[in-house]
Amino acid sequence: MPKPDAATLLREAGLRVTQQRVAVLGALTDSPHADVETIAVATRVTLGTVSTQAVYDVLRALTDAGLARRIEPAGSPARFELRVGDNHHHVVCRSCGAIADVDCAVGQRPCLTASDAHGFVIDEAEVTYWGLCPDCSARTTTDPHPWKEAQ
Amino acid sequence: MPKPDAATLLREAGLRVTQQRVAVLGALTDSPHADVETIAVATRVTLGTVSTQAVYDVLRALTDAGLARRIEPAGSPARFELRVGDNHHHVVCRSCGAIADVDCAVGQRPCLTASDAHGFVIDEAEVTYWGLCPDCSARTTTDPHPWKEAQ
DNA sequence: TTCCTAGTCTTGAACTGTTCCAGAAAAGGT
DNA sequence: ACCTTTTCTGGAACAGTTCAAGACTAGGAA
Repeated sequence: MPKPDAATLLREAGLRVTQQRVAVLGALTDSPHADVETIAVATRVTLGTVSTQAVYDVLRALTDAGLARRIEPAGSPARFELRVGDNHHHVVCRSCGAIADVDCAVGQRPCLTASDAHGFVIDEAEVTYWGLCPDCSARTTTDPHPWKEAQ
Repeated sequence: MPKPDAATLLREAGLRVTQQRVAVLGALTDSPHADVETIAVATRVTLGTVSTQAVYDVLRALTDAGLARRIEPAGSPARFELRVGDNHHHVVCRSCGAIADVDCAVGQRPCLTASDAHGFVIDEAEVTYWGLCPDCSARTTTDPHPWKEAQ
C-alpha cells in the first residue's frame, strides 16, 4: 500500500485530483529525494505518457500547497520529498549524489540561532551535510578518488 | 589597497599570474558573494575585455586551488567568495537574494554532529539561513509581499 | 635576452534543467 | 449532462554552465 490516500491528500489541500498528481505522489512515496527526471519516468510507468511540463507543474502545485518540499543541493538538479513540516535536514553523498534524511540533533529548530544575523530576519535554517554514502565510502577505501576519473 | 598582493597569493597557490586572475581576485575582494556575471562586469571594468569563459575558468582555478569558495543557494546562480578555510555560513534574503556571512555560533564545527548519519561519512556541514535582509524586511512591513508582484 | 612549451584565453557552439506559451483535454460544480 | 475553470500537451525559449579548437602568453630553459 504505497499510496495512503493520495486523492484525499490532494483534496484537503484544495487541489484537483488528477491522475498525474496521484501518480507523482505515488512516485515520491516510493522514492523520496527523487529528481524531476526520475519522477517523470516513474510516473510514465504508471500512466503511460506524461509530459515533462506536467511533472513540473504538478511538483510546483504540490510544493506550493505544502504537500511536497523542494530541495536543491549545490550541483544537483532539484529534488523533491513528501516529508514536510518537520525540521529535518539532509546528508548528500559527494560521489553519487545520494541523499538521506537527518533529524535535527538539538531540539526542534537548533540551528536557527545565528551568531550574528546582520539584521536579517531569519525564518529557516537549512543544514546540508556533505560526505560519502556507505557504498561510496567503502569503494573509496580501495580507490581514493573514484569519482574524479570515469564514473 | 583593496588587493593585498593578489600575485603572490596566486603564485603561492601554484597558479600562473595573469591579468584576468588578478582582476577577478580584485573583483571578489571588492564584492564578496558576487555571481559570475557581476564578477565578469567588474573584471571588464579593470581590463577592458574578458570573455565569460575566462571568468569561469579563473573561478574554477581559484576554487580548485582553495583560494575561493563556490556557494550555490537554491534558486541562485553560483556565487563566489574569498573567505575560505574557516567554517562560516550564510544568510540569504528570500526577497532580493542578498547574502551575508554568519560565523558559527557553537565552537568550530558545531553542526557536524548529525543525529543519525545513516552510515554516511560526513566531512562538512553547510548551513544556509533563509530570511529577509534589513532592507527587504523594512519594505515588507508596509507591503506584505512586494516580491510576488513586480520586482 | 630570446626561445619554447605548458598552461591560458577567445570565440562560438552545445547542453542541462527549467520555464513560458497557446491550444486541447479533463475535473468537478451546477 | 453541461459548462467553466483548471490542468495537460507539445513546442519553443531561456539562463547558467560547460565543451572544443585554435590563438595567445607567462615564465622557465638555453
